[in-house]
Amino acid sequence: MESLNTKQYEAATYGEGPLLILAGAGSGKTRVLVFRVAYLIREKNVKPWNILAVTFTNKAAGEMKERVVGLLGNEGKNVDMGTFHHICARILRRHIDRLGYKTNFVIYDDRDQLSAIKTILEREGIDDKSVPPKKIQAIINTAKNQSISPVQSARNSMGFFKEKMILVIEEYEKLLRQGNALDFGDLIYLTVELFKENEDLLEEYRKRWSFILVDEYQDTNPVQYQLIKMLAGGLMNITVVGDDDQSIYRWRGADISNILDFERDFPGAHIVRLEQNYRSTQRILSAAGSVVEKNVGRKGKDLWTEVGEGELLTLCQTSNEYEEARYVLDEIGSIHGSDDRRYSDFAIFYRTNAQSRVVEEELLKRAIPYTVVGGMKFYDRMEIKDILCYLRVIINPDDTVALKRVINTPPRGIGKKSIADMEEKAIDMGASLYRAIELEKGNKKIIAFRSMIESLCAKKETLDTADLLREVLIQSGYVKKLKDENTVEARSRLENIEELEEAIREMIGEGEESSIESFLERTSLMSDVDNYSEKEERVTLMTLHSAKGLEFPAVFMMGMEENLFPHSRSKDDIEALEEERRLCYVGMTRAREHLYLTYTKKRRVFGSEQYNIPSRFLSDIPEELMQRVNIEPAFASAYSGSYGQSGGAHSESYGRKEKVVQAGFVGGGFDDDKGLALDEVGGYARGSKVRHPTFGEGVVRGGEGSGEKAKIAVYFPRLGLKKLLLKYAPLERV
DNA sequence: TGCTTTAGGTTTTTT
DNA sequence: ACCTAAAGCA
Repeated sequence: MESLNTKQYEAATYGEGPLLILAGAGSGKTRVLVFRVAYLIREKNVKPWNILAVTFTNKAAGEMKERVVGLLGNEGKNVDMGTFHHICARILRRHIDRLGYKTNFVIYDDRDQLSAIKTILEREGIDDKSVPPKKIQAIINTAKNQSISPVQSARNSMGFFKEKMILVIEEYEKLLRQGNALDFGDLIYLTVELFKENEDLLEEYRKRWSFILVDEYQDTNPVQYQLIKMLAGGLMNITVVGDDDQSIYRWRGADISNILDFERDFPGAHIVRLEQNYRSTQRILSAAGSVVEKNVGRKGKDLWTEVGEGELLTLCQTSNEYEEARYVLDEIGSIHGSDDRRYSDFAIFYRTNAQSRVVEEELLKRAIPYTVVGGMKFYDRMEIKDILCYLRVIINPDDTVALKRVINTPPRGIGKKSIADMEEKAIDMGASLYRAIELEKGNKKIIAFRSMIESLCAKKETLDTADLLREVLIQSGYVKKLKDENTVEARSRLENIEELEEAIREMIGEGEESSIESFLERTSLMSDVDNYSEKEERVTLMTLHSAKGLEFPAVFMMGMEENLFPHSRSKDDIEALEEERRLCYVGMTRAREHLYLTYTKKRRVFGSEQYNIPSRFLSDIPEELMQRVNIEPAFASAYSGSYGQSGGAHSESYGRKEKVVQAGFVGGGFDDDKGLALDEVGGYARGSKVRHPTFGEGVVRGGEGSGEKAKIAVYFPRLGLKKLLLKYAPLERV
């Protein structure tokens, strides 16, 4: 490991008691944390399992563990690391019976949560316009983030439908309890409750974790703060690392005052400031600083660097979002070509996920490999959720949310009426929906469904998770239905299901705890950034929020416009505006060398055209740090170089939509052979046979493009025609 | 009951 | 512009 500077060393080797490390962007805080863990173990004889390190994402925890192991060897593996949610889930798996739950609880994500709320509304005959489900959801989550009982919080609220809202929330909590389910908020909220009610357990964990480290402390919310305070309460060996300028999760309940008031909350706290930046050029730092400087509620710091001045930032105005995308990709193309850069050196950030679409289309046209972090998560896809819900029902039939999802998926003739009847019976019995189904005698279709579930439940005892999944796919008729459909869509869903099975086999192969429960837990607590790998040679697209903690040689921030960034929903609220400003700071400080800020005069929002003025953040950047570029539609083709055959500003004429489905290939149903003009590409002749690790054997149908952008079209018997980027396609001659 | 059509809402960010 | 959820039809 690289050596530490004076401040870093001071932080890493500080002794006992509360420690606040104010770590500016790019100041090497992970290095310090890792070194500190190693120091405690090596020099202070702290046992690895007596250290708890809380991180913001699983990926951060994984990286930290890897680096600790790098320093200490296998001993480092025993340090407890994870996100708040993971650590709490682990505690609750051991002790939640004390709160009247069973330890094999399931975790409801926010979509499950929303279905649960909708179920209640329907059941109670409450109209979802007077009591909007999303609003209920917000009340529940906000309350739990504040460590307040949601029912209590609703009681304290004001409003027209207060009584109804209280009822819905009460019933929601009952439904979850009955189904032995916890929502995200519960994981932390109930852990705090557990410790409040069980002094002995708290004592046990205080002893176990004699040193606690918390990363990204500026983004902790009140309930997390309370938990930390409880756990650190004995020895007060608490180290927190954070940067008040990078607090961007206020809307999720994060409270910036946790970091601002650390010294007050933990008297005698030692403070170390890390202000040397090892990442960006001075110009980038100055520009970012000038944006965040405008905030009032901050500790203030001076970042400096030895990297050097660097080049000017580029500020580009275009006429619309298509031009914007083209400009960005032109620049990527030219830096990639001349600077010996890998595609993975480039990142494109935007404020809202919806902005990715236009850029993706352009990337596909140019056959530049890319990944989108965020947006639709793998485990959120319809088919994956369906299958996971089957597993949930098998391990716990009282999980009514899961049961309702699978009861008629695929269609098996169980309609609204039958379900409503069953639900009514269940309420009369005071039991879950499944208990009513268990007793059903008349309805043949329901009985058939029940025996299917029973048969699957029986198999659970003898089969491992992957084989059970297979059994689900067969018995439910899910795969058969997709195969019969035989559309591109259905085939892609089948592929995803295969990928799910693969993920389970992988888990089993790793020799870790591989029960269905732990698999389900993993899937629900997985974040998007967790799956992101910088090793792949791809341009990265993500929201500014996802970008936290990462760095790239070249960064493009798109849509720097009023109403988009700062977002229109933030502009009337000073606190929210300050947060947008911090978000801008976070984005800019991800860049090592090249930083581009782009905006357009006109943009399509919800189908209609919107004219925005440049973001106020841009005017905070001193002019001498930037060079301005103005792209007029007439010159667009000059900029888009060899791709600009369209000549005009509108790219709709490009027609065919393509979708990246997986690493290394671009493709999905093509209904024609247009663009497959080549008879030979990269040494593969039309008609020759090739093998792909995922898709199996196929026949070359043709190719297009050349050099970097060469694509090969291969027909795979089961899957249809796929266009693969030759450069990345792991093909083998057969 | 189930498929197709239409209407409505949606987009701020996510463990 | 896009996706989901309710309404409408077979």
